[in-house]
Amino acid sequence: MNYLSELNEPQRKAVEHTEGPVMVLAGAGSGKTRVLIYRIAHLMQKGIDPFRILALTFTNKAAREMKGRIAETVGGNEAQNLWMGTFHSVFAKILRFEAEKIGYPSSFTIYDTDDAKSLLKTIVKERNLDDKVYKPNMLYNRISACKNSLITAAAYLEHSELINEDHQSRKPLFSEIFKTYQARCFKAGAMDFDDLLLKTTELLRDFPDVLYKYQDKFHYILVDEFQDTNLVQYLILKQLAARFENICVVGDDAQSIYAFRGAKIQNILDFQKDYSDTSVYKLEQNYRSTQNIVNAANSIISNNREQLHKQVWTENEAGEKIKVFKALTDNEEGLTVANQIFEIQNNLQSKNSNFAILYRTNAQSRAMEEALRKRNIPYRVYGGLSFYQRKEIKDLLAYFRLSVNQKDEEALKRVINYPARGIGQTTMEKAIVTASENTASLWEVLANPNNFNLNINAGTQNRISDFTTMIKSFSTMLETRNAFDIGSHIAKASGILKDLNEEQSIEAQSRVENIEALLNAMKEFSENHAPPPIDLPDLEQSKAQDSELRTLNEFMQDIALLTDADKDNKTDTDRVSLMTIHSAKGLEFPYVFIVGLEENLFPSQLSLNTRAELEEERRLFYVALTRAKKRAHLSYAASRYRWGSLTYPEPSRFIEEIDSKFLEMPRKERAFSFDSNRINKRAKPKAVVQPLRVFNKKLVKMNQARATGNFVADNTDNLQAGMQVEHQRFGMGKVLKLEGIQPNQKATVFFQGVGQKQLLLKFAKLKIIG
DNA sequence: GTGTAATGCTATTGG
DNA sequence: AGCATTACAC
Repeated sequence: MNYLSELNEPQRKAVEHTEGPVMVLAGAGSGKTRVLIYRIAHLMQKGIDPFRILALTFTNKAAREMKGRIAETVGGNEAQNLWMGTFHSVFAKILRFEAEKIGYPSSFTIYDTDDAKSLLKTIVKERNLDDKVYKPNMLYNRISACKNSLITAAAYLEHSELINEDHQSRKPLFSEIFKTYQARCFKAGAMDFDDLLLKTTELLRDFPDVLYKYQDKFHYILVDEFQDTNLVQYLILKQLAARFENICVVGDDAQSIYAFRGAKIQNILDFQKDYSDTSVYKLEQNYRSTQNIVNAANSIISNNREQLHKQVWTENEAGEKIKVFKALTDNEEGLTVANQIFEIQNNLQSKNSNFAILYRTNAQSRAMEEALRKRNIPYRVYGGLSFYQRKEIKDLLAYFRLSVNQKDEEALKRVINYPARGIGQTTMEKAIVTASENTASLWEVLANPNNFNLNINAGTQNRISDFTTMIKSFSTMLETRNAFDIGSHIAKASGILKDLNEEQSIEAQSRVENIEALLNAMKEFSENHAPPPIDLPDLEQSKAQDSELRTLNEFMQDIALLTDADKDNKTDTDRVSLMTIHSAKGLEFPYVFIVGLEENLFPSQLSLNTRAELEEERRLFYVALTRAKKRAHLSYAASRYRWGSLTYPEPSRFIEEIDSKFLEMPRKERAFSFDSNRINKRAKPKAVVQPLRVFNKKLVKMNQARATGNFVADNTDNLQAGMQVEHQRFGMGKVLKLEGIQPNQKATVFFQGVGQKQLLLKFAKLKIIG
């Protein structure tokens, strides 16, 4: 039980209080993950069967890592049997087990956002509605919001208030579209992301025996990042926990950043109401960051009205002040960040992986990437277009999906004429009309043209039957061949590889490589008999799938809910991380650069309408800042390209909200000479003259002060081994070795009392003494 | 039906 | 700026 000694008082209480409802309010960096891990380990050491513990995490990767750490703590391989994963993946598994009860095939398809929007678009088109009024994006978001608040299509029709609202906003047919969308998903044997949760509550509500089974199964339930759960998720928890009420939720209201997709901080308050005997433990000691960072973060969040009382503090060192930088342009901002990373690496010999660049929107990554490339700093961009969203991958996956589930209409439409095989728009329109007239699925019409009088010429008829025969042949292989065999067969037989190979472009080449990467993953999957990331321990022996064969079906289920964040990068780990703040949740880095701190970008223009939205942006900033362990850097640009044109943003209000005693205010970072020409050309004088906020005047002064006391470096072009040099920080030293060529020439220098250092000449500012 | 060029449109955050 | 749709020639 030595792990208990590694915990502070409230942490230990939260771990040991295993029975009954518990809520842990955990400030940023307060050892929340540690509590979860030790709590589960503690349960297991008390003899609780891991099969009876359900732990819901925010990402699958988090689940995998936690399992690993629990396994280390308790030893043996029992930790494998824990039920651990995201809401979506855990309940997708359960839904597959129980699918027949709600009329779905157990191999139902999961529609991603693109599939869902494409279906909505089709529906709007089919009904001849105005697609300016009924935009797929808006429809999807509204449907999603409904489902998250437990309003089904049927319930919507009964909801006169909502119907009225739609009439007012001139979208009277929304409810109809919603209903049709739902029906079409059902017909296609598909669920969207929100359905996975909604159908779970319905399953538990309508089938008492099923509810009982899972209540009895999960004696202990733990939920991480509780502040980011939505109503449906909370309902599922309540249903499952109703029997034993051993439910422990962990979260931080100050870090709630997903209200935009239905998360409710309200859940934290409701929890205490719903379980009146809840024990609340507050973790307020921060172990992650310096005092400066913790205090600065506190001073930001104090601007929010909506918050639970919590005082985060730390015993860590005071640390350096938060550095604020102003750049002239977005590109210069990138260069500044890259230079500073280089400088810190050079001075402190720090690894790339110790750095993170965080931004509000994915579009901001480009300027950063370009700058890092110029400096030869390896980096990795998280999020954005993930691997599984690339066109060629989606195409191949669509063939897989269609082979597994021929009713999957989105997959069918995607691949029936890719690669081009002469089945065009006209033909498809005919088939779609015929299908809806006969209430048949699109596939049925295409596969049995004789049963429907499709008015199509013989040539087209043949091409269609070639296609359906091919898909059927893929289907017959599903039971007998492993995922990799079928996968590589389909890649060839479908003509995708041929199509890409014929195109002699670099892009096509990289697409082929991506397909190869997918096939490699499938190969690994097929040969690997170890359990998948989220195990589904056998509920009933009869359902055990202990066959040796790893099927395509299983592979598809495995990857359907994977995201970029779930991939572990085994090989090249030493890279600077680039990601949105949202995806940085739960992570920490010694050096954090938060970029683009400008009004209308961060906070986002779209979040300025209500206090609630602005406060969410502020929490987002709080999350960003609290990722940093040692040093945080903030930056903004005086001009930025957005939507193809130049804008002149003002610095973000968030900078001013931080108590200035924690900040080191901006100095004008000069871009390095080889870039300044280009920058000046692009950023027209206007950008510089643009009036900025008051505090920028201060920075001009600071600049001047700085300039006068500056250390003047020599030109080091003639530097040679053996020379005596002086460094601003390390003092006198002797050059031992010179490597590389300018501008990336590196020197190994021995400094008295400091030791040997590797320095990049362009940053090290060495003075030649003799 | 297919491929390319021109035009038009629309912009967060993500499972 | 980048993408998706449309217009047009083959």
